[in-house]
Amino acid sequence: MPRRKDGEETRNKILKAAAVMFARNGFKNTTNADIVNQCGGINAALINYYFSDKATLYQQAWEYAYSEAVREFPLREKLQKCHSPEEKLLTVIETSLCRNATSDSVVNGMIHHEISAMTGILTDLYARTFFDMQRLLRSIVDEILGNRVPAIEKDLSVYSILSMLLIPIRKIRSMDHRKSESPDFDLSQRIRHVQQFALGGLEKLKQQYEKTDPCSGILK
Amino acid sequence: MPRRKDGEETRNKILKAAAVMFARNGFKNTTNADIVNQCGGINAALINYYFSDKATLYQQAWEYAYSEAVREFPLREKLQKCHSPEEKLLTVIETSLCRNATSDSVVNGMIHHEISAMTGILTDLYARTFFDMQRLLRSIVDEILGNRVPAIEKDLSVYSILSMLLIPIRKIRSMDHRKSESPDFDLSQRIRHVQQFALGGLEKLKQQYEKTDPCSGILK
DNA sequence: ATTATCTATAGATCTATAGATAATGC
DNA sequence: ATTATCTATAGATCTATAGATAATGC
Repeated sequence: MPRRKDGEETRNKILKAAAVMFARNGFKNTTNADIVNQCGGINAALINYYFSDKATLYQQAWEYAYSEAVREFPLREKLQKCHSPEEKLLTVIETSLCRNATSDSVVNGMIHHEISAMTGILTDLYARTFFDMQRLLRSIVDEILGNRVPAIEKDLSVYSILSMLLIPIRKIRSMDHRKSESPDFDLSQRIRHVQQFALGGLEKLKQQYEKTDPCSGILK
Repeated sequence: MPRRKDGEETRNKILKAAAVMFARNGFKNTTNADIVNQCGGINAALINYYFSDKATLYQQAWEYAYSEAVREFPLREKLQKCHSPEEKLLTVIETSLCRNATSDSVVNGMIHHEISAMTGILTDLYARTFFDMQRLLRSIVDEILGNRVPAIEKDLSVYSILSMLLIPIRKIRSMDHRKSESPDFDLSQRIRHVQQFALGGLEKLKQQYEKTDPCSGILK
């Protein structure tokens, strides 16, 4: 129990700055110096004072960013109010995009880096969150498509939907020199778009398998 | 003009191995030692002998991987044979996925890393290829959706389609401990899936705007 | 004689720590 | 007296290079 309280403030500053920088540049591309600069002139040794090492800071920055996103945009309660699987899908898409787009896309940024180059640091925590979302989507897609559509098609649908939730549009746009031409997207606009696009895709798939002989259960 | 020819072979080995490693771990996370190990025991000093520095190797590895992919799966000729914008979309999706999935996903791996953390090394080359593809998709989507759908909806559609082309499914699956349960996707199966999913999404969007008053041109 | 490969190492960069100093709250 | 911050630096890691040695083809 520390008797001084100003340490806690510094610790949180570091945590927030670390999340931003790790999301932007990944684990190895972010130096301790980058993080303290992002804080605005904090001594670099304080990182190891508060977090003992960089890997621990990475882990805690992830936990912090993710729990903030979940707290701000809870999913469970919303899902329980849904009556149809389609409604559930819309809810998952909305919540995911909200979590990813706010808090400076920290959550999404870190996920994206983990996908391109796993650090090995997050594995447990990360699997619990990312693959839970994947499994949830899988069960919703299963309900929507029914049992006439083969499992592989459902798996592929999950990846298609996931990809739309994961793509870091801001980063891509910032790479384009002509970015300023078109204005930034409104989040609610994008949410509605992805919802409709996903529903449309699933409907199309379902139609394909409904057209075929209704008696032949296995198509594979 | 070198009088010995065995150097060329070593140079190519390095280029291929570098592309694989850069695609797997990104620019900064890949060490020269990683690359020569991937070659199978080549002296690390040879990287600088043939490529002068790591950034040059990165650039040339990208050019090599990308040009191989384009050579194997040309797009231009195929597009000219298409009669409808829908056909064009199917062709772009097929070609993109073929390019990304073969040659060990090297092209896609490098793109994915560049998106999460731009190196600044590829900018020119990269912009020429990536944003060309984006603009091509934009023009096709424009044709498919017609002029009743607002531009922003079209931009969003391009990102949705792009995201499905970019998502590195193999990497994601390799992170999941339970991956072995379901078999790996057949590429042609995935191509057909993404094609239908994209078409379905676009159709749904188009329907939405056709339902509205046909006289009110501007919906925004 | 020319090109390719290897050895050894300088120099840059970064993390983590030891030890000193400053600030806080009893 | 305890906690927070700063200084200085050891040690690890990595890129790039100088210079030596080996292999090739005239």
